[in-house]
Amino acid sequence: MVNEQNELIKRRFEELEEIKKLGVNPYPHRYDITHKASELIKNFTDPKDETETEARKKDIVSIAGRISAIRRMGKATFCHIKDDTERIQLYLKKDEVGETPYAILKMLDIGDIIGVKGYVFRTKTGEISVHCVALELLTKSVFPLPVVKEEITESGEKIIHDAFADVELRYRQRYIDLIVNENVKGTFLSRTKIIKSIRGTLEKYGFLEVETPTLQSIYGGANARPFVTHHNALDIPLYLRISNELFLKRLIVGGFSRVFEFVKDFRNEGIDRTHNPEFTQVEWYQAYGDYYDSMKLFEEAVEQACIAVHGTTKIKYQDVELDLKAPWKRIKMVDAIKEKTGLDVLSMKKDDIILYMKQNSIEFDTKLSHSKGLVISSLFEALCEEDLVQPAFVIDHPIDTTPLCKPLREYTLAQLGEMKKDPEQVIFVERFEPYINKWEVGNAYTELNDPVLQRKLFEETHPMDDDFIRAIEVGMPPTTGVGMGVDRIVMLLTNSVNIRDVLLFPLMKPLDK
RNA sequence: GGGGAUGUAGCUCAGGGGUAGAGCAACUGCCUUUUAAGCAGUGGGUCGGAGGUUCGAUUCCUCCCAUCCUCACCA
Repeated sequence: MVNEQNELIKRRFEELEEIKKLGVNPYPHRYDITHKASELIKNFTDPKDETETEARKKDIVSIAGRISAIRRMGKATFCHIKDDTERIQLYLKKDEVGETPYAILKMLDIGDIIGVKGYVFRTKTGEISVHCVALELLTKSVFPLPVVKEEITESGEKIIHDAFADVELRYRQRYIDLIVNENVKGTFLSRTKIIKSIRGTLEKYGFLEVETPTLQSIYGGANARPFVTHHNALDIPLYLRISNELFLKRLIVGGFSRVFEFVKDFRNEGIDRTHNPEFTQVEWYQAYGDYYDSMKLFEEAVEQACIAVHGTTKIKYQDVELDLKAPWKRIKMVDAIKEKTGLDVLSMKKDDIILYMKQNSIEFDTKLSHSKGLVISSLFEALCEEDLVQPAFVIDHPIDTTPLCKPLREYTLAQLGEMKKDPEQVIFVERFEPYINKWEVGNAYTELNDPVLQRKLFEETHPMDDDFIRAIEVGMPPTTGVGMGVDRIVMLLTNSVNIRDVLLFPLMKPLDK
């Protein structure tokens, strides 16, 4: 790490003092800008003749940005500045900007923020630039940035030299990463576009954006370990939400028919390429709809988000070509298993499925062996996920996989009663999981609204939430709900390999000494 | 948590049991259309941290820390 002893930093603090001695405030309050760099470059046309060239000199523009490169040539200086659009070259001559500004210019460094006034012209070597007549220091930078050089070849190709590439430093000092690595900003612009597009799709269908608690005294709605915190005044433990599902359903009970919320969820589990302890989901709930409605909306939301970023539904993720065009394939979990293995797990005994897995050395958690449904879903995960590259909805999971989903509509009440008694029978529920590039990118149900069954399933596998049960007892209309993993969608649409590349500030271990 | 890799100047990297190297950046000088500007010169390091082996460790060994990859856990 850099400390204040660092020679480069010490030098910059000295320069700061010299600038002050010249009577210049290195941190002024504001600056008037007339243009962005991209506008100046886009709007420039070459003058026809000498008279026009002269006339152009009266069109004074004003622009500000951070110095990204500087080339001093004695009494003239070229530098590049970057604003939030692009980089543009500045040409500064001592006899035009004045003595004091030029003295300051001599002390400027890469990273300093300046404002200039001048006219746009094209240099001998062809680069559109600003010929400056005034220079003002807007912010002195005292912490040196990595020096990244851009070379533009004759073919117009851009080569980056000495890129700031240390992954750890990039995440820990994201502000530097954003300044210096151009594509990083692009990823986060895309992220914003994607979220905006998804929001637009939901609003188009009349969904209302709402906010529910992050701090919850009972956590639920997903199967995950929570972060625990403490409220001092009330002296009670509180949990950071692992999901907002149970609150959004309360709102459906309350009479909102379509709601959605983008939320940070917090799950106290391992960190890897696709998992960060806090991550973003969008969940939406639609009264009077079922999971077929949700599938349609899900595929449309992703398709539209893709178009918003790429203008097409065809993308390339790493080496894989993906087409996100709706409609996506739908496949029942048991059919996926049959396609892959030829096994009809419904007619097989539970122990025979387990035997099959052992014989084929398929990893299996024996803690799950009490439930035929969990055995089937383990088999699916072990064998079938790897084939789910193009977008697909896997539908109809065993009931043991979730306590919040309604059994298939084809079962009669009498049948359900019988099936529950027989451990070789598996009840399936109206659930779907969308897969893209082998990743689960969401989870959705025809929501369970039978309060008796809901209470029973909570007793078996979920922290009891009496208030939620009461809401279901008050009566929730037939409803479908969806959770979409926003970070993974962003990863796919920005060709990012690690979830940290799509989070501005991913969790890093602190570097305390 | 297991396995593998990495950690050397502000940045990108090379090196290797005997007082540390390059390019860029910095500093001094020259240079008023340069562009990875150029030319000449100068400075800059607890070689991730702590122990150990050794006459001597940045190099070899052990442990620790951080990051990446991978497996496991986990939606």
